[in-house]
Amino acid sequence: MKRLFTYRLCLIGFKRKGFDRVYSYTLGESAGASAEQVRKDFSIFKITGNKRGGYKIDELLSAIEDIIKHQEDQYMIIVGMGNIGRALVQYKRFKLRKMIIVASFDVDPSKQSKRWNIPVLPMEMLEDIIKKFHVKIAILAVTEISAQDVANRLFDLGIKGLLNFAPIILKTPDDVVVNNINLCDELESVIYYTQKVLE
Amino acid sequence: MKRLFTYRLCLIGFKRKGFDRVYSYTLGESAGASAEQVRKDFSIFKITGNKRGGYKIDELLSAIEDIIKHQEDQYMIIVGMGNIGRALVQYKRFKLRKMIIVASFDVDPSKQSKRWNIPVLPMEMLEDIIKKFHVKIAILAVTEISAQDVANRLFDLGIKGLLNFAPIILKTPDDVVVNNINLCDELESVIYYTQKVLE
DNA sequence: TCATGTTTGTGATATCATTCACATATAAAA
DNA sequence: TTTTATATGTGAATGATATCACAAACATGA
Ligand SMILES: NC(=O)c1ccc[n+]([C@@H]2O[C@H](COP(=O)([O-])OP(=O)(O)OC[C@H]3O[C@@H](n4cnc5c(N)ncnc54)[C@H](O)[C@@H]3O)[C@@H](O)[C@H]2O)c1
Ligand SMILES: NC(=O)c1ccc[n+]([C@@H]2O[C@H](COP(=O)([O-])OP(=O)(O)OC[C@H]3O[C@@H](n4cnc5c(N)ncnc54)[C@H](O)[C@@H]3O)[C@@H](O)[C@H]2O)c1
Repeated sequence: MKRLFTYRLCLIGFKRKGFDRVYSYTLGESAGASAEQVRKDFSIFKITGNKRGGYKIDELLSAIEDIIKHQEDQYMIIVGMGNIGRALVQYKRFKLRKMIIVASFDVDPSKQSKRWNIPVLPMEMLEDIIKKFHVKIAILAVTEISAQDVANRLFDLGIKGLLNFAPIILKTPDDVVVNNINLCDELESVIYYTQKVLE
Repeated sequence: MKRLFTYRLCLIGFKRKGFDRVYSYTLGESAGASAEQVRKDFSIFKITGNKRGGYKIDELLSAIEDIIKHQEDQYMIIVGMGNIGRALVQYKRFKLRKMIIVASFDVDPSKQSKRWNIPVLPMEMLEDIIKKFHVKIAILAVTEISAQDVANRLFDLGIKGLLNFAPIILKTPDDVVVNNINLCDELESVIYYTQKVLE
C-alpha cells in the first residue's frame, strides 16, 4: 500500500520526462523495489499491463488513483497555528489533491484572524466548523503538552482521521486512524542508517 | 527498528506520568504492538528485563538510546528557507537530541540573512560550511523542481544522509541514505484508512 | 522462609512478504 | 505473415516477521 504512493510519484516523474510507458523493471528501479514486486503489487489490485509492451503510464496512474483516491473533495482542519501549522496552511499541493483545509484553530488569540483565505479561529468554534463541513480529518500541530487533550476533543466532535505532528503516541479510540509524523525520529533514523552505511 | 522509536516515545510518556516500571504488556498496548513483540524486539537487542518485575523505564530508555543515538552532536544544514524550511529551523527539539542545524541556505536573496542565530546563507557558501563543520546530514526543503539538482550538489559535496520534503523520488548514490517525508501522501493515507474503517 | 502468581525470554509454529522460475502473450522486426 | 525477443502474470519456494506456548525466574505476601 505504502508502495502505491511511491509508484505514483515515480510515474508522475516519468510522465514529466516525456515517457508514456513503463516496464516493471524501470518502475521498480526508480521506486526502489524489484520488478517482480511491482508486478505482484499490481496483480493484487488487479492492475493489468500489456505483455511485451509494459504498462501505459496514464492507465497505470488512473488505476492507482482509483485505489488511493477519494473522488470528492475532503474537508479538513488544522489545529495549532505555530511554526509548523502555518507552513502547512500555506501548502498549495493539498488543494490539488482535493484536500481542502476549511479552517485552522489556535487557543492563542494573537494567532487568530479571519483575514486570510483560511481563517484562524478560536477553539470555541471547532464544533461549528466540524459540523458545518462534516469534517472527518484533522491535522494536529499543537504543543506536545496539549496534544492528547486537543485530540480527545477532536475525537468527541467526530474526527475519524488524524495527522499528528506532536512527538507523542496518542491514546485513540478504535475507530479512529492516526498517522504520526515525528521529524526528530525521522532525522535520527537518517543519522542511524547513514552511520551504518559508512560502517 | 522503527518500533524502537515508538517505544521510546511511549516510555517518555510513562515516565512523565510517574511510572518507573513497565511490563511488556503495558508498553505493547501503548505502542500498538503485542507483548511478545515487545519482548522479542528487546531480546534481539539483548535488552533484558526482570522476570516478574518488568522493565525499569530508565534502564530501558538508556538501552534504547544506546542503540539509536549518536553520542556526539550531529551538525546539519537545511536547504530551502520557504514555509517548511522556516518552521524546521525554529524547532527546538532538534537541539535537545544533539542535532545541531549550523546554517540554512536559499537561492532567493530576500530570504538570506545572517541576523538570526541560524544564518540563512547564499548557495555559494554551501561548500565552505559543509567542509568547515564536516556536515554529513542535510534537510532538503526546496521546491520540487529544484530538488534533484540541489540534492546532486549536496551529494557531490559529501552529504551522506538526507531528509527530503520535496514530493519526488530522488535518484541517489548507493552510499547515501534518503528519507522522504511526503505530507500529501501521509494525509491521503489517513483518508484512505479512515474510509476503510468506516466501511 | 516458602508458596504463589505473575512476567520474562525464547524455541517452535504460523503468518505474511518477497523472490524465483517459467509459461504465456504480444509488439516489433524480418 | 511468421518469427523472435522481451515483458507480463502467477504458482511455488524461500525468507522474514509475528504469534504461540511454556519453562524459568523472582517479587510479593503469607
Ligand atoms: N516546528 C517544527 O518544525 C516541528 C517539527 C516537528 C514537530 N513539531 C511538533 O509540532 C507541534 C507544534 O510545533 P510548533 O513548532 O509549530 O510549535 P509552536 O509552539 O510554534 O506552535 C504550537 C501552537 O499550538 C497552539 N496551542 C497550544 N496549545 C493549544 C491548545 N490546547 N489548543 C489549541 N492550540 C494550542 C499554540 O498557541 C501555538 O500556536 C509540536 O508538538 C512540535 O513538537 C514541530
Ligand atoms: N509548506 C508545506 O507545508 C510543505 C509540506 C510538505 C512538503 N512541502 C514541500 O517542501 C518543499 C518546500 O515547500 P515550501 O512550502 O516551503 O515552498 P516555498 O516555495 O515556500 O519554499 C521553497 C524555497 O526553496 C527555495 N529554493 C528554490 N529553488 C532553490 C534552489 N535551487 N536552491 C536553493 N533554494 C531554492 C526558494 O527560494 C524558497 O525559499 C516543496 O518541495 C514542497 O512540496 C512543503
